[in-house]
Amino acid sequence: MRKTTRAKLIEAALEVFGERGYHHATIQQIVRRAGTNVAAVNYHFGDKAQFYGEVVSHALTLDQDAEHMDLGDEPPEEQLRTFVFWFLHHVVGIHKPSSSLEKIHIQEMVNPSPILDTLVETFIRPNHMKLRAIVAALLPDDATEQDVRHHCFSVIGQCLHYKFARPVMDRLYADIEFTEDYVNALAEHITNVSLAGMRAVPRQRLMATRSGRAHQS
Amino acid sequence: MRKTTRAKLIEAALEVFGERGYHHATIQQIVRRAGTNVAAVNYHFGDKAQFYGEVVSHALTLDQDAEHMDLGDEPPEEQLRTFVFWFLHHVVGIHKPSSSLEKIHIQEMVNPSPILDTLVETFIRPNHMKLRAIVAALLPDDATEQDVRHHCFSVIGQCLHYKFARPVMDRLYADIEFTEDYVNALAEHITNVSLAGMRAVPRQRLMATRSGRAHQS
Amino acid sequence: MRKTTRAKLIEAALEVFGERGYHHATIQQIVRRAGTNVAAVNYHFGDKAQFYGEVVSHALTLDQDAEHMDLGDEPPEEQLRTFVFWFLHHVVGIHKPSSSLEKIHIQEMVNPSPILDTLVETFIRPNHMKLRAIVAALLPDDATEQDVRHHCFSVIGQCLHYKFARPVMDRLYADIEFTEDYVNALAEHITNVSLAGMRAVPRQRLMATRSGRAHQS
Amino acid sequence: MRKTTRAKLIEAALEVFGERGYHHATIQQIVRRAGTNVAAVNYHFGDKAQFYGEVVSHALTLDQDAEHMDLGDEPPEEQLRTFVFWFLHHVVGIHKPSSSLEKIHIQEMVNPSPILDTLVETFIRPNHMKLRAIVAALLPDDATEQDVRHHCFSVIGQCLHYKFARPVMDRLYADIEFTEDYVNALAEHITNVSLAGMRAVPRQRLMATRSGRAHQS
DNA sequence: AATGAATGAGCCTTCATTCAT
DNA sequence: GATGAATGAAGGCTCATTCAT
Repeated sequence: MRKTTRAKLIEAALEVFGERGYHHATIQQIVRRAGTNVAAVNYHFGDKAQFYGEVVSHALTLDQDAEHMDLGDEPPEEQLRTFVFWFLHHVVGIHKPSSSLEKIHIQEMVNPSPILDTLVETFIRPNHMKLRAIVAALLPDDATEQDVRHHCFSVIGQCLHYKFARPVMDRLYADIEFTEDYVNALAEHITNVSLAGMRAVPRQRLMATRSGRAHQS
Repeated sequence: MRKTTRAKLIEAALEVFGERGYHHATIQQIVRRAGTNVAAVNYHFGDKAQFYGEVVSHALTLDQDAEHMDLGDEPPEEQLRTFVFWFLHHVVGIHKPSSSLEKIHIQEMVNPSPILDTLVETFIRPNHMKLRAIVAALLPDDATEQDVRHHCFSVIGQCLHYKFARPVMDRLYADIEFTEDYVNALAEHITNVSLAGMRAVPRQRLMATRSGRAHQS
Repeated sequence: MRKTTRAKLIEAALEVFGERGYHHATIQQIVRRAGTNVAAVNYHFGDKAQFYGEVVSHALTLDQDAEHMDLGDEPPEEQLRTFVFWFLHHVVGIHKPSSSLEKIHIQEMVNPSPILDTLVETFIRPNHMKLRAIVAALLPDDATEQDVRHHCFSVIGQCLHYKFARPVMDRLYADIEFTEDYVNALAEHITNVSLAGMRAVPRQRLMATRSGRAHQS
Repeated sequence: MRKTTRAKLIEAALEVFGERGYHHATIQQIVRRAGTNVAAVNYHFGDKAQFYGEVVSHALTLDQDAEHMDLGDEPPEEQLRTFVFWFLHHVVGIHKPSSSLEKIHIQEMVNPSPILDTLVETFIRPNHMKLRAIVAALLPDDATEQDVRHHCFSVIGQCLHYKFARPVMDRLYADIEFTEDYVNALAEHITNVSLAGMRAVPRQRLMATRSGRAHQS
């Protein structure tokens, strides 16, 4: 079965946009990889921006078809562990080749384009809400909205760091190798730090209140 | 005293490279801000890459002259708090205008260029070692090299997230405002989570050993 | 009864070529209006030039079927008035929507294409000959060929000016509005000037001869 | 003395824009004629639109330096004759090579671009006002604003026709040759028709009033 | 008879670099 | 030491045309 030019274009674009980001990727690079010419992009998608939009849409549907993290009925501690393992592997991309959507997600965080809105609503927010539910279950009942957000961001921030800071890490420590075992250990570490942080919240609340530093919405 | 063309160029380049990153910044933008012409860059610095190198070198010497975070003789908990406040404010850039070097640091993490090596050795590693010292003091004596690294990365990762994920955060939560008070609260939160995480290490070690998930170097 | 693709193409092309002229009109615009695709044009007509030729031919046959100006048995003065009213309204396009052929005629005057030859012989010359007959009847018997031509051109030139110079007129005088009444007044004016000009010919001839400026063929 | 690239570009652009109009002219054509490359246009003028603006400005200053029509103290009839001779020669371009400004003027009438506003105010309106003064002196004192405008437009329309309709004229009458003598004869003809038309105004006013056709502002 | 798909050529623009003074 | 001028390469886009079904 022959792949249509359109399909080849989207496939190549997923890679190139994922590697270089919207602004740095050139149509030339994409069509070269797809084995066609620049006019094909205009024919099938109009212009670069619409092309990118279609590519992201395609990635989103691809993602919906893919297996998703199943949190089951486990206690929230285990759900958090599962989430961190899943997210870190997606981000670092060892377990399975980092999905194109994930790459584009990262690229958009760094150099946002107009489609970031769509991406946030369709892809990022749903995942974020899953994490929020877990975090909320782990925090005391009287935890503030700010607490929930900040602990979510702490979890996500620790994970994403192993994506964003890779070039720096490799230079700081020459012996790092992101084998599957190592990523698992990282996930374990992040889970533990996060759990410990959340368990410490009540004390933090009292301290914060006394010192007047708390920020309540 | 008149600034030399060379000095004006470096000054302007610090800003532009910091704002746009090496690849997105154009020589035109820099020379326009410096009030000279494109040929001046090639005359003084050869080409864009060498120019960038000189600019980063200059930023590094600037940074060495500047006041540095003073950790004093406080207990390590307070040193960590001080470090996080300092780093987060530099990263988010509210308290004091983020230094050009800091901006370039961020840009390089996102889109590394050949100068990243220099940047890591001259600027990033020294700061990283300060954090390591604090973290090592907070962890049990038998903490592994991995433990130290990972807790360092957890601290840094939580901070940097408020830089990298800003576009996404603004879309997830429309009401976020990075006032000075808010950044202080964030720093407090990150400090608390990190401290709790480090205090939980011994227990984590035992658990990890039992479950066979720990990764020992 | 379903219109054939070919018919739909010609219909759409009449409009687009009339509005934009041969060079500015794009095949895309035409096929979009016709509801087909670009390949249909090349299938049915070969290329853009031949397509345009067929479109003009079609417009010419359309025009032959349409009602024509009826000059009747009126005295030549009235025939001229009728002609000017008819021509000016076609050109300015208020009284009745300017025919596509008329629009193409104007476009060809401005940016001639190879089909202008056909257009002149099939459409323009016949109308021109009608005007010639009127002018010849109004001029003295001994009027020269040049006289006839020039008075014809004076009539036509005055009319067409309200087509060609519209963008300039609108800027020179912001209050011009081409209502039907106004176009009627213009036609009246042009008729009167032209009649006065023709009545003055004998005197002009003598004067010209005396001053040696006349140009006799 | 060597011509600067900038000067060569403007010179070449005057020709090409004059021949093809703003939209049809390509930068390639201009730089080829100027012996440079496309980037030179961007360097000296920014983009095509600004380039065109500069070219028109240059043409306008060229025109101001050139000798101008001198109407002197002659009676208005002779002034009109002088004006028509001058305008027709500029338009038809025999007497002296049609000025580039004149060509651009014509092109702008046909395909207006944003600079038409400037062109009207700087070049066209001043000339138009000269004609208006002559026409006003020739018409009765009680002539309406409309009368003045329309007789001006009749004069201009007759002249411009020999520019716009040239392709058609050449096909209608193969023997036309625009020698200097012939253009002189044309100017004489247009002058006579226009004068006759203006002298006929009072009668026209009465007729129009009676028939209710007059259009008063 | 008709059309979705593909493509080469050309256009305008941007940019880093080089040249000549 | 400094700069106005020039340029080749590349990017995104449009368009008429051609191919394959």
